[in-house]
Amino acid sequence: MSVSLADLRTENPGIFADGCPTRTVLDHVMGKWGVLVLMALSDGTQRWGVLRRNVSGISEKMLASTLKTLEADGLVARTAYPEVPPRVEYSLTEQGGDLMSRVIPLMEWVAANADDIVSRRR
Amino acid sequence: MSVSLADLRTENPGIFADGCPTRTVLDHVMGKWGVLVLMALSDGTQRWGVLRRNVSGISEKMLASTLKTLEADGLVARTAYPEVPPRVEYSLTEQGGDLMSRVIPLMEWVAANADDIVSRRR
DNA sequence: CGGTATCCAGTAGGATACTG
DNA sequence: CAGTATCCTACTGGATACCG
Repeated sequence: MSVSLADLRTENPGIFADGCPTRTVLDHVMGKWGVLVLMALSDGTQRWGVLRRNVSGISEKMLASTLKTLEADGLVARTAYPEVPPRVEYSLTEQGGDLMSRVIPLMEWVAANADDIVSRRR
Repeated sequence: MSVSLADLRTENPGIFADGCPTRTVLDHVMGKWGVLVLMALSDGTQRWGVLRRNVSGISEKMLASTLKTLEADGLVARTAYPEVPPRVEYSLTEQGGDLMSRVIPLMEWVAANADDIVSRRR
């Protein structure tokens, strides 16, 4: 059986509190670029250059730092092949994939409702 | 049957592209404070002061601007009672609740995995 | 109580150039 | 190709004070 969020918070008031680990993870995953990079990778393993094109609008700097953060979090795996020219591939780890299985329904909702929401704003 | 994200993106390549409505909504909802305010409200209708305490760490300025954004998005409803002293209550709209039904499973995952992720980082 | 207004600091993040 | 390095700006967001 699944535990509701209200239950979670009641049982553990420290959760989502200022400075707690959940905030850190939230900042990484929900930041401007985190989700977008993870989403791109949920389409499958990709090389740096492809990833950069798929996450439209991201700068090299932000792609690099986002990937480093997500890799340190254990959500993304980096594989470098000792070739010339260099080839580096990024993919979701098992944990990253697990996370994305929760993120994707949310993204589908956003995709379905975004036009409505944005057009209502004035 | 539900449509996969990959299908969504294949059928509509403009989705999640730079500057498109999905990005706007994502920025509002996934921003540093957006989710946290929505989460607090998913515990039920709350007055400004209570909300401020529940979203620990938020400043008055950010609470005000976050609530305005979410209200303009139609995700949060504001009700002011003509009393002295003033009383204002915030709650999720139907659409906001719908959104949160997708966000909550994600938050449960984050709550369950945050310690693991953060402790692995070094 | 429920906000605004103002000021200010830190940093997220963009542009460009360069390298192994 | 896959990044670093450097510089610089803009906005996020905090602190404080004040108002209806």
